[in-house]
Amino acid sequence: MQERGARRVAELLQAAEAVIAGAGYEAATMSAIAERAGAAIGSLYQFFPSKACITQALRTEYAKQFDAMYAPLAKMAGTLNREELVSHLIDLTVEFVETHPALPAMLDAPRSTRAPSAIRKVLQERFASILLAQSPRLAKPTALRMGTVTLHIVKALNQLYVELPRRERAQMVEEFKMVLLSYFKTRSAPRARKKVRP
Amino acid sequence: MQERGARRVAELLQAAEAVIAGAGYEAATMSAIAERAGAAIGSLYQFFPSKACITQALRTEYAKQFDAMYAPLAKMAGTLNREELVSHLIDLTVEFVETHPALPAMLDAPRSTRAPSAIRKVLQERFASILLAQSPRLAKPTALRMGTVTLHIVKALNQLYVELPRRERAQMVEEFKMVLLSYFKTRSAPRARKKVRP
DNA sequence: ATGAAACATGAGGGTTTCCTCACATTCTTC
DNA sequence: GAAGAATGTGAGGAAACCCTCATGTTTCAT
Repeated sequence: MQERGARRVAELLQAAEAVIAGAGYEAATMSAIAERAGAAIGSLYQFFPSKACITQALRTEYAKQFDAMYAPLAKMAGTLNREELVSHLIDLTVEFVETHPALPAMLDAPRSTRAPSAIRKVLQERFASILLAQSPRLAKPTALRMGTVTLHIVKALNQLYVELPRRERAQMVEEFKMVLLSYFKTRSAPRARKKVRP
Repeated sequence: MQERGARRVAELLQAAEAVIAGAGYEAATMSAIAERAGAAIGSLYQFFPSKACITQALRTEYAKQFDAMYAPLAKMAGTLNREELVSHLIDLTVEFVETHPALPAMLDAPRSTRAPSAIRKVLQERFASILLAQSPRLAKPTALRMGTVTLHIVKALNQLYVELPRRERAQMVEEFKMVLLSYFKTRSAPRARKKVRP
């Protein structure tokens, strides 16, 4: 691939992001994306042979950036107390939502274009490593499960955040910090395994 | 409307559920729904003038059943301790997912067909009233916010649940019980309002 | 029984969408 | 500078989908 091609791909992806953000996933058509990128429809199909393909590419890109955003946190985690860690973690996701306008619309793309499990695994492990850095005594499978849970709670906040009136957002963000904080506390406290009655 | 019409509506809705569950939202076509219901396409359009309309109807129906499922819990909440309450709450949602096969696919219908805010408000208030029954000392706005958070955490579990291999499900359910339990505990504990540093 | 209203039918119109393909242009390599 | 690869173009094919409508059947009140 030439450099010109790489640039085109970037342009097309950016156009896809803009169109999807503006029109929603279903209404985002291939020709609209091509037009927005200032390219012919044929060029679009040269690099992305189908709509599912471009969706997946955008999703993968988002996931990469999401992961990259959290990478520094894994190194800092040891020096932060739990409150600070949770606070940073949540603040970062909020920042991510606000800088990635297509994200809410991407959430209703069909299942077939969802990020491959490999990517989700990366994110899950990223969160797990952050948690492990904070609480080294955690068992690794536990940390992984906690990573999954954290990921999904963060996703829930994202979804809620964008559809909330602006003035209620800050409060809801605090609320979710509380959720994660209390969860992490009970999870990493050495405790008598009191089973919940079935 | 005649009784025959009411029956048809029910049949059509049931067919829509089956088709959407089987093929996903995007691939669910109006003709497929009509065929599955053993009705002509014209009959479908008699009662549901558009695809968005049938989606919304199904969504509303789901929300009603969801709410109805939790109604008893609001009355029992006073007699349950927190562990039991959370356990019931989560178990109920899992049961709901398993008995409503179209639910995961409905989650990726376009925003325009999402349940009107009136319905979401009902669900939110239902959860709030359950929480209030459990912890009467809660301020009402707080309970409402907690209701919203709970609703979205439960939704996150639903989403995760269906895409998890069967043998990991039970464990994840327990994990989410822990999340809610610890959240409710810190939220209803009278506490010194220690703000998280910004 | 009869008229009206509710319900049922399915062929087809109109539109849109995804995607192909034959051909033109730019870049790279030798 | 020539050959070949990469990239660019846009008219149009093929298919699918949403929805209409003219017409037929059932139900019901009077």
